[in-house]
Amino acid sequence: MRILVVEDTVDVGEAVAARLERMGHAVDWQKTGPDAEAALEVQAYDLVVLDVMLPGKDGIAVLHGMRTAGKTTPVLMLTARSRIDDRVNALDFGADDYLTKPFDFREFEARVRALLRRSGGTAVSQLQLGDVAFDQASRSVLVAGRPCELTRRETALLEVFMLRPRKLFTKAELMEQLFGFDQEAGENAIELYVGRLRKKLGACRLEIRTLRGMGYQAVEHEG
Amino acid sequence: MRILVVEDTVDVGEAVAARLERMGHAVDWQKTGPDAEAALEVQAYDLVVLDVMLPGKDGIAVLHGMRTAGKTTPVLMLTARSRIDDRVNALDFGADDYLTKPFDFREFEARVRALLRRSGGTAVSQLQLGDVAFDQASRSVLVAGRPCELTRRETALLEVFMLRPRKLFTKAELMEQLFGFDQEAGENAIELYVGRLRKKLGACRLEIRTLRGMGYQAVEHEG
DNA sequence: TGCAAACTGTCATGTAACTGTCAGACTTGC
DNA sequence: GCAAGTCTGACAGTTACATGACAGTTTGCA
Repeated sequence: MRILVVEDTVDVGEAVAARLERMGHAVDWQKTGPDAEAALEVQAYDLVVLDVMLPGKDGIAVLHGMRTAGKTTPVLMLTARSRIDDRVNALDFGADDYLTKPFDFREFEARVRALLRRSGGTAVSQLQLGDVAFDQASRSVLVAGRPCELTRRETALLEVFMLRPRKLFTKAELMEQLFGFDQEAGENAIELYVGRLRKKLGACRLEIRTLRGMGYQAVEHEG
Repeated sequence: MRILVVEDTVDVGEAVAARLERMGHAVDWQKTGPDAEAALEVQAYDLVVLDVMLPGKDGIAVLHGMRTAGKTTPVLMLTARSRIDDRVNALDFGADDYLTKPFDFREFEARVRALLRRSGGTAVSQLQLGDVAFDQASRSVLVAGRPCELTRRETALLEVFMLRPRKLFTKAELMEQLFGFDQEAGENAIELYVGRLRKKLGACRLEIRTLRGMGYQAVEHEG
């Protein structure tokens, strides 16, 4: 899942981002209202964690803008104090949940999970392409019925391919899925992981094809 | 197992929570109807122990809200007197069991066990994976037929793994199962308990596997 | 009530696995 | 045959995990 964190306090932002990344999500962190809006323009998110107090444009305004623009992305608001005004405004303008700082991170995680679950619904957790089966719940992979051990990044990459068979992914797109904006990585990293994934999958009916100059796609390979 | 206790009387709430914790469960304790509903929004529970008399919103209303929201979590109601009204309402609104205060704690424990067993889908309270047998009622463990002494936390951890063989649990998920909101613990605690559990189980056909960067899973180990 | 034993969770350390960069080999299209 | 793009082996930095020791707490027992 891809999550936007909008928080100007470095300590809090860092902690929140780290938490979310540990939960396995790709996180982008913006520090001002305008920056957040810019990010929302160019990138679709599964969840926005939004502080109320922000330089430039406050969280309520950002939220209001999102909703009037028709975005339904779930929003978790963070408020410094439990001011009734803030709470009422947040909920009126379409926040899905809110937390008062300081908050317990376990509670934070639980709320994030709840929001993601509610929005994503119950997705089918078993993906199949060719003779490769991917179980999203256990994050395990079977190739022709035999288990295949993958690392975290390799698993994430395979998941991206299997969620959209035959779709052509540019390297930039793949990087976006695997890393956040801030986590820098050369495009070579993608080539490397595609290579490693191919090697681990071995000879099977799922082929990751290179389209020179354009990107990669996963196709079911006959025979 | 994660249990929500909703009880405004401090004495009773404390005693109930302590009992459940001793049974090896993660317990969250809320004192009002609205607080309980907030907790239920945010966190999935295996059981709710619900007092009828509550400030803010009474137990019947909370239960009714849960059921109309489609939650099937088992609910054990606590009533101050054996008022027929309460009893009828409780069961009509979908309580799975009820107890009249004051009650005997051994009976309380037995009912809790029964409810948890029923919800887990297992008619019997005996779990089996590889050559490890886990008896949920007595919370005792047999490895290859020989008794294995585990502490409370170790037992709870093993139970989580055995209820969902092969499922991958992140450390965050395991912490959620083992600790309540208020009990803070580093992720290292999980690593520690996995280590201790492995050592105590010794060489057996139940292996707790580490999937680096992702979490742990229990698998039946061949030969 | 007080003591001893056991349990709990943090810290620190060591180690193994993973990650991503680099450089050079290779491939493909022109 | 050249250039751009891709593949891949090696490597160093990092991260994640395992584990021993320890202090605070709880539990059990006398």
